[in-house]
Amino acid sequence: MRIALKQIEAFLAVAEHKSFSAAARHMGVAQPALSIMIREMESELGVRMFDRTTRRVELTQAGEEFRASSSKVMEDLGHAIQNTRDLAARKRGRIRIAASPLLSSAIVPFAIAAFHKDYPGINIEVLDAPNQDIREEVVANNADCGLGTFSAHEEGIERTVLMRDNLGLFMPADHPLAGNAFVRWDDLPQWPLIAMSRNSGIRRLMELGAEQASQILHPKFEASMVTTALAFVAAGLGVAVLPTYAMSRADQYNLVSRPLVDPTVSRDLCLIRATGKSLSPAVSSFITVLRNHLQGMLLSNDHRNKIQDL
Amino acid sequence: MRIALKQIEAFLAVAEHKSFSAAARHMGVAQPALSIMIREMESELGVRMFDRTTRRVELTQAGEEFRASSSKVMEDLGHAIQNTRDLAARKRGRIRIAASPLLSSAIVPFAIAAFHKDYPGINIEVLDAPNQDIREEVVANNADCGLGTFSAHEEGIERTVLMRDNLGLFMPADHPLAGNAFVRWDDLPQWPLIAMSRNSGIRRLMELGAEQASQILHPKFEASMVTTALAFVAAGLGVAVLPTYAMSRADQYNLVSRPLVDPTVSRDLCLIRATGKSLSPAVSSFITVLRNHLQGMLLSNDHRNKIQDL
DNA sequence: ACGTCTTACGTTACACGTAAGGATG
DNA sequence: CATCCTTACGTGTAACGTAAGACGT
Repeated sequence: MRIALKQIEAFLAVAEHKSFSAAARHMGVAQPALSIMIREMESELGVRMFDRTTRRVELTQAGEEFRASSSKVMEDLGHAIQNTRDLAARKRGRIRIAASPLLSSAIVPFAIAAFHKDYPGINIEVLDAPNQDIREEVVANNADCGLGTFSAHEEGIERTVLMRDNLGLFMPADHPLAGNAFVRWDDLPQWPLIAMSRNSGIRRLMELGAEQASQILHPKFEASMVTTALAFVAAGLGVAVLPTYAMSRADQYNLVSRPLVDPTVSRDLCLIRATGKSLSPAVSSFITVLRNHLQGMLLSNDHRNKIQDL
Repeated sequence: MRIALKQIEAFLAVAEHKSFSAAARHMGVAQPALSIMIREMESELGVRMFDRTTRRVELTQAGEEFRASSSKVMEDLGHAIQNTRDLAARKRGRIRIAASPLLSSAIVPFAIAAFHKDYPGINIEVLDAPNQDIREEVVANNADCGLGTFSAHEEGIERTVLMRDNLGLFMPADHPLAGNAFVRWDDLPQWPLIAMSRNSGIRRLMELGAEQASQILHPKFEASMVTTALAFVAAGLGVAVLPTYAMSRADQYNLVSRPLVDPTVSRDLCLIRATGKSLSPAVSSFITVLRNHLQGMLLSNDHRNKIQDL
């Protein structure tokens, strides 16, 4: 294919203007340049495209045929390019996010709402999966990125820390401990405890904190999903140790959370993507929005805590 | 559109081979050249097309989309180019010839038959029109070219002489004059004459010849079409003065023709085309075939005459 | 004689190849 | 360590603009 797009554009411009000079002006090149482009194209195709005298420029049969097909081709190509540029400009696109059920319900929907306001053309799919499945969903390319807690060097993924989140104690608003700005691990044994099930990362963190505070905890109930645990707390069955971002689900139950200190146990909320895979424009914008959203959430939590401190 | 076809080809090659090196070999360029083409294309479109490590090259979402549409575009363009090349190579095309009824029946069909053997893909349409309409059919672009007798500078057309043809006398094979190799205008008055109608070019030529021989002719019958005149001759109603190429229609009636001399009256069989309009490849090939065919016809006529001279 | 396409020529820019650098598995 | 992509650099080509020529109206 020894024909360049410029030549085809030149050809179409001449065909449209029925004049080399006018087409040259239209294309912003000198008129002899156009003559040459057309000539080379004709010699390449072996047919004269225009019957030209100094007074008239008209398409030949071959030119007419080529104009019909090539103008359609140029149009299609224009669309293809525009579509791709739209992807780049976030006017269009698709994001598939894998996240744990808690994140999917507590954080992602609000981030999506904020994102959708800025980028209404972008389609978002949330794949809510058990925490341990998120990595493999991302590696298997069932999701463009994953949200959760991941250690620094897991296989096949690259990790970016979005936010550091601490464990807190969740309890009914009228619970005695709710009067304090902080809760110490030492306070826990006095109260019936609702824990996550043993294979959960939250459970492991909780036990880590308890161990560091030299406490041995005896959960009275276990739940495998955070919402279940929250419902138990709401029912007055006990208190629960959970990541503070679960607060956004706890509001509706009239629960409060207080930071657990001595020690403060934190986990990193991370974004992961498949190794070597670049973020699509849409995804990278989404992450920015998500970061802002998380930051705002932390601030408002702090704010709320501060007010209650007074 | 600042993207070149080469870039799209490069892109498709990389997408296909999943390797810059392999694609570069395939395209016959050095591998860094490809890197640059892809890079510029990506910066032009604003999106990364490939996720590439040194070990893997894979399409991004945007790349996948662009591949789908651009490969289709390239295919279409390839077809458009091939179609145009086919026109140039006479594998395809269309010829519209305007010719008088006599030419359309006496000469064109045989020329077409010969042409069709060499260029089976070309579609030919014959527009048989009265001699005086042929010019305007060509000017109005209802025909690509016209065959007939035209004076040197008629409006809107360019003329090329294909063959010089003489008037001859047509008579039954057993006619007394058939014994001679030539017939003189002086011989005519002795025989009942079948003439073309007064508005015909042949009639005017006939009267020109008669005048030059100081004869006044009194046609016994008049016909407006040559085939009619030939039928009259065949019926023994007289002799007719006609262009010698009418012989190809006269054979079937068992007629003969003899050149009319003293003077020899000739007319040019011409090809015309609209001024400034180039001949399409197919038409120019057809004219070559037609020329050869006419030459062959003249030779065989001469040959026949010579044999009869012996 | 004017406007328009073509040819000729010189300059500039850019495309490409070679060679070195860096990353990945 | 081998392979593959990227960066850097120099050279040659070819694309373009200017100016002169040819052509038709």
